[in-house]
Amino acid sequence: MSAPKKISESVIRRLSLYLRILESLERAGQGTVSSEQLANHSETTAAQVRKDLSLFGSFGKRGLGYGVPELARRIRTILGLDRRWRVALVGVGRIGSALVEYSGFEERGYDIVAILDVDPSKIGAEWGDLTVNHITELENIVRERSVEMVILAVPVEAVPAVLDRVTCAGVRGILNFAPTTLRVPEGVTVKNVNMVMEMEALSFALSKEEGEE
Amino acid sequence: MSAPKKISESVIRRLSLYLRILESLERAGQGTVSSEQLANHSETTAAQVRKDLSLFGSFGKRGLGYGVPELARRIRTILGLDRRWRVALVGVGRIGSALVEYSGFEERGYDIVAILDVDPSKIGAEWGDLTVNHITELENIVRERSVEMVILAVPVEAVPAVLDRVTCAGVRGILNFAPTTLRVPEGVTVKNVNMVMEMEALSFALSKEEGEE
DNA sequence: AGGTGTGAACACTTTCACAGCA
DNA sequence: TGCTGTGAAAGTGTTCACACCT
Repeated sequence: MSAPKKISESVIRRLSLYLRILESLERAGQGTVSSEQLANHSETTAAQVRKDLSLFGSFGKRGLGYGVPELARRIRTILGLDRRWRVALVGVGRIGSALVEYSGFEERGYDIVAILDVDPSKIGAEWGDLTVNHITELENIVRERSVEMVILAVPVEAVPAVLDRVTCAGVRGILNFAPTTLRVPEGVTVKNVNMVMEMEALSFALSKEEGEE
Repeated sequence: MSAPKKISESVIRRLSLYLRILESLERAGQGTVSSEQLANHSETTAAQVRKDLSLFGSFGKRGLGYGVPELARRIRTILGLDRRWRVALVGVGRIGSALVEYSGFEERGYDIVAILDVDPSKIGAEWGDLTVNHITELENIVRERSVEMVILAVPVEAVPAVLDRVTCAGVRGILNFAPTTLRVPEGVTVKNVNMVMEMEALSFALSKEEGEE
């Protein structure tokens, strides 16, 4: 019933955005919202908003707009946020350790249920109520704690070995912070977070402007 | 001579990627590379690689491929990496403090030359050889230290006020970690890093698969 | 009137296929 | 022969415009 066609990357990104806007409208007590308003808050066009939503059904009332709580609920279901997810963090270096303490994931339904690392000196450390385990434990832990996704925050050199263990353990979603392209088997989804790449896009934009004026 | 047309987002992302691959080939001592090889390492097609590069000139030798060091140098110039950039970090919460210690930015030519925060309790703290200043100092600091970009790592509530100061101070590039759409004046470029959004894309992909099988 | 849902037009990106150079 | 550079074709994503519902 829900997703008949192939849904593109950008649609999903925009849905995430709409959801955040809806939640803030919900807090503000607004009951209904138009595609126009959603577009204003998300740097898109009203038509785009309607197209995006119509890919998953027709949730709006003509002449009225969309019901804020209802639309929020619908989008949550679409994005798989109507349940909680069990996540393992692999790598507690600079980035990894910041992520353990970061509350954003938990708020959105992603529970970190295990922490692993390759570095022996880090094993056994306590982070909140979790203890750092060695990466060799991954397969057991994934099974025992029903881990569905992994946040990969290890240095580039460590990626191949770790990635192999992760995929073998049956994990089907990876959020990758290492600045490399992960080669994964069919059926495993990878999303990359690459801060330096975004910085490069910035410096590209700024250098270009200078050249133009 | 260099960028006649409008260059799209995705081209820039791929250039960053190619550059990383080239650097690793450079370390491995490989002198020349074909579009085919670059494509293999970056999950694209050879034609795409050639199109991307041809937007900026023709750096290749027919029948031979591209000279690794030369192409790397060219891409660095395109991305504005042939110089160093002066960056201020605004917000030393969870994410901000991880970023101060993160070496990835410096390696690529982004020097953090100032750290600011709104929270009075954080002012005066030492991070390496930098002292945390209050956000009200931003305008002075930007002028004195020639800050060109800002990494924005403050909580969503603090964004509007901080953003206002940042743009008034004349900063023209912002790397935003807050999960909001920044509304900035003409001439200011924003790039977003949104980890939770990527997680949502993951859970969307995983939920969808489950529904299908 | 006001605002959705959507086919059709348009714009942009990617892929194909091949001419042309080393 | 081998691989680049690039027009033309195919494919995607976005915008327009309007029928239709409340």
